[in-house]
Amino acid sequence: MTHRWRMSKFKAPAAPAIATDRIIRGDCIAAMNAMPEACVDLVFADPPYNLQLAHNLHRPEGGKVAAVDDDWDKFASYATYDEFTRAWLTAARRILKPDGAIWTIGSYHNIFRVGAALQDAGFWILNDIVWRKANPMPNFKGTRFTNAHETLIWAAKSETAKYKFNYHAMKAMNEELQMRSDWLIPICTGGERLKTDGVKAHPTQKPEALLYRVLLACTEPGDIVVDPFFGTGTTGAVAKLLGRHFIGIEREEKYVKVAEERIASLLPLSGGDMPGSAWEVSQGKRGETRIPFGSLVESGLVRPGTRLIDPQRRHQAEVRADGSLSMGAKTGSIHQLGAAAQGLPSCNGWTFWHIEEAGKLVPLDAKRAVYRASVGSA
Amino acid sequence: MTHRWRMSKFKAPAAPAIATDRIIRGDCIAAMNAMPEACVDLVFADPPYNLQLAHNLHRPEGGKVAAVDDDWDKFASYATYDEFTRAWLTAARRILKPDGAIWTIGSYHNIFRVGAALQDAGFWILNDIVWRKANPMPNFKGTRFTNAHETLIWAAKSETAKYKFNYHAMKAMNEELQMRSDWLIPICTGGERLKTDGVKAHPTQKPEALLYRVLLACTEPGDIVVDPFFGTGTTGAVAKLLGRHFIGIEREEKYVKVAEERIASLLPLSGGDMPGSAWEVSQGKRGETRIPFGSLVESGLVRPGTRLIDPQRRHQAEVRADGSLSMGAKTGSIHQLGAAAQGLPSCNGWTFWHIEEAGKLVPLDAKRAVYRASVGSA
DNA sequence: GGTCAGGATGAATCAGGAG
DNA sequence: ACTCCTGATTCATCCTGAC
Repeated sequence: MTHRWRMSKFKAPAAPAIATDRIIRGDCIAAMNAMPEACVDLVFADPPYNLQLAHNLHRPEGGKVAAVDDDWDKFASYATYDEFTRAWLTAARRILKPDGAIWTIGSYHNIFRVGAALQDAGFWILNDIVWRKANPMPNFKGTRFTNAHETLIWAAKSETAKYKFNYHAMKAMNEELQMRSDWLIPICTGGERLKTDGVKAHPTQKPEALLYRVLLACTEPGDIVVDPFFGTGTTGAVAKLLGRHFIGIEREEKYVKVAEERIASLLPLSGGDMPGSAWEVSQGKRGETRIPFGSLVESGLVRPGTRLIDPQRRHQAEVRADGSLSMGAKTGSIHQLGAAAQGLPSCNGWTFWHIEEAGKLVPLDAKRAVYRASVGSA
Repeated sequence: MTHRWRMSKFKAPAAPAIATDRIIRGDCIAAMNAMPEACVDLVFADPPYNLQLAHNLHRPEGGKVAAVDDDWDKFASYATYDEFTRAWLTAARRILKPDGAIWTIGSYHNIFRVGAALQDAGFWILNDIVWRKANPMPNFKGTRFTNAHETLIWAAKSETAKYKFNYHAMKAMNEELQMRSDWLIPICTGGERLKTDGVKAHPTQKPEALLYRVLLACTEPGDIVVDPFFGTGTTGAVAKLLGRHFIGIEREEKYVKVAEERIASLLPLSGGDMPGSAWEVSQGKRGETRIPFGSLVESGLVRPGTRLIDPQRRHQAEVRADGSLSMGAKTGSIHQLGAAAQGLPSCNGWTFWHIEEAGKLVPLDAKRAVYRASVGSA
């Protein structure tokens, strides 16, 4: 599982095996089945919601609410919708790389069926995410709670997939607190909302902020993202902005046209596929080279025979010439003896053990940092 | 459809057709099948979540996380879980009156299967509700988003059911804004968390505030609520507090015992005293979040029936279950009645109204500060 | 008595790589 | 598919006990 960017090992994105950054007009199942197996990193899908609007809804003052009543959202029954869902999920799963993942979005009308079908298809759910709308449409009739959210599901291709998650980028985005599963994001309005002849171009255009967070969390620059229900192309627009590749599939010509114009007019973030560009996001310590404790002893930063103690001065151990420790009759690594001292199953010896210098306790981790600086990041 | 309280036309609850306010020990499917058809108003179900925990999880400092690994949450496969779900949903639907409704709660592990099964069984989904936890467990490994919510589904027995929804009570609880589908409520901890011999009595006890909002929104006094997975009896406790009847079904004797003692020790709505422990909570200075007065009532910080007075003791009003006030024949929000009492166009009810405690007058604002501290700024 | 530091804990599908 | 080793990883809240 990649939990961070590996900036030091940054490789120029390999040329994609398939043509990307384009929109395929047609049925998404056929289009995905025409692609090679295991060739894309992420699928983002905003399938028809199967809304069941039997009647027209009017606003309190009499205006008619513009409802989603397009042909593409007409299904005869739950069974028909389920069959359709299974078909596109199967096609999507086939084109995903083994460590690939999928995101879907929906409302209570369809999300339970999509979620169950995901599980049945072998996907492994990682999180369900609540998009809390900052400005939802009220419930005009006062008959239910204001429907103020939609649900996204994030799932790996399989239970054992080493999916990508840019943990530190998400944490940085949330002021150094873990990103939660509930996201407060405004709906798509104003200048972002695409219009043709003054009326909204698509009834369910998603905000770019939503896709931004999804793509930033689960892909890296150069990755290929497929959106089988492309609509006005929000996924493609954000992918281009973030230096990801996209393939959009859309059945209706008018939406293809809108999306093409939208994406063509966008400039990607400058910097290209280079380290130091605006695409760089926070990485964790795992991106750094692993340093064996023995290297510190070998280099003279820590002398054999040095006495190590814990912050509470309850335990002590001695450094041996080979980088192992001894604590009474016990010997072992800094981690093993740290765990043994505390009676815990595991322990990070780098932060547990300290050296007393001039009356102060210095953690081994500080010594490691000094060593790192001396050898560089290579 | 009942969209409001009809306090003036309040009819004395008819004697229930079946014995209520009791706990049945045994299998919930058999127990519900033994009841007459169409005899209850609401079902609240907190079924097993089908967690599939393969490994032990340790905290960063080494502590072990207490996981849900009870027998009652063991299912061999999705198919087995689905079969179980269909069976209890069918039994629950049979005992519901034609205009009855159901609430279920779950996490991403099971909620999609339960939601789809609800639709397949003929229930008509009205809302999905997100319980946003004010203090969720973090993701220790940094591999996913913090799982900070659970999902509830509210569904009518059928598409044509004239289900109950106390729209104005919900709106009053939210300070005259429509209640949204995302609810911020703390998890069940502290004095509310039931313990036996110092350890938690049940791994998944739900907070009373959650049930309070559900029962207040979708039932009226005298209604019968069935909870087929009763556990420690939160549904029964809140039902008793709010003057609703309950029937709890629970398989495990130890939980039946805990729930019986819990409910027996409760005083119903009229005679309530203030809980003392919540007062001592530190008051952080978090200014931004708007707190509806109804949240304080729901959380137990202010009990329905509490008498409010102004600092000069010239006016008094009574707190109603939905967070509105009554003053003689008048009802309204804390601000509306504060303004009416003084003959002013507006009034800050938070600073005007006070509660007498141990001879001292405590402003509602102080109560709000306590509540704020309990939910954080999220 | 009040304050503050430290410990405990909550429905969790919770690591990655070498051998 | 398995074991073993390394070492990365936490937020809000409540409760207890020290001072």
